[in-house]
Amino acid sequence: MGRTPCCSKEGLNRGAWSASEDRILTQYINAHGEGKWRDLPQKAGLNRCGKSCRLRWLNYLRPDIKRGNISKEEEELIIRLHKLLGNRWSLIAGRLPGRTDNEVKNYWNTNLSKKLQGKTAQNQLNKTKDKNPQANPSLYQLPQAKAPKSTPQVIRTKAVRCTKVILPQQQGIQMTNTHDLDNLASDAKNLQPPSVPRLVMDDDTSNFMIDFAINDDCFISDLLNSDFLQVGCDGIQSADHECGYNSSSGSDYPFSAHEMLENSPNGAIFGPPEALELKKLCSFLDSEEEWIGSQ
DNA sequence: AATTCTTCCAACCGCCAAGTT
DNA sequence: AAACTTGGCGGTTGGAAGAAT
Repeated sequence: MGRTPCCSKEGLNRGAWSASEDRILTQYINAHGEGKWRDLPQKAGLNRCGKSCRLRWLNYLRPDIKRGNISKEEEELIIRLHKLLGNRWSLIAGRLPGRTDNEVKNYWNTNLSKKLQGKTAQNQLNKTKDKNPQANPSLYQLPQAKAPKSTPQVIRTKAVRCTKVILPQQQGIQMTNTHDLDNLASDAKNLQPPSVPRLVMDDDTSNFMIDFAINDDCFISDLLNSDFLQVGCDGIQSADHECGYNSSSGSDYPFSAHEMLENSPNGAIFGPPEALELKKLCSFLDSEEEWIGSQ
């Protein structure tokens, strides 16, 4: 089953937006609000794809957007968050008020990646790449292939939901209330990371992948690495949305899949009521990132 | 001044997950 | 449960603008 295009592309305007198109889109959204992108072009009288309208609004026309002049502080934050999150541009941008994922991504690709990889290598790369990419493949691939001095610590998540917190029984811990969770978080910070990361995946490990590599300023992974905590997930949206950057909910935490991990041989399994405490844990994680960002 | 090269970034594309029918 | 729609994300591209030759 292929995805159907969001709209017929024949006869639609493409490329740069004109001032009048911007005005029409802005007026329409101011009057009717965001959303319903598919129908928007027709209703607004724009000869554009809905997707294009959405992108134009989100990346350029929204009133709260800051453009250009990324400050030193913002730059440092981007670097730190990228170290932590990898190319999760929307998450990184969520930490930078007024900045869009596209801008952060562009800024990274045009400024920071070069800066961090070393200007000499990049210049050499560019010269070689443009003149004859095949002439020296190893040089051409230098930025990607070369191992960094300290492997970046990347937490990769998918936008899906946490459902369970599991504590291995051999640890003799039952996490039943908020206090226990606080202790867990506190204890985890003091632990030496295990040599082999212990993270229980549920039936689909692809939903939650962590690239473990330890350095000293990533508390989230320290916590997740700890022997104390195993997280059973159908993902970890908690870190992305529910408890973190884009948090808009303050009430209901949409846990699901009660039946998950019921056959787990070594875990005390917590259903949705207890798992609500995960929200608090995520808040803790979030505050650690705030701390990192402020350093 | 003309041409070529390089950089930057807005916009596009394909894919994915969640929601809806 | 399957088919389909929608919104969102990250990678990539194309062209404008500036720099270099």
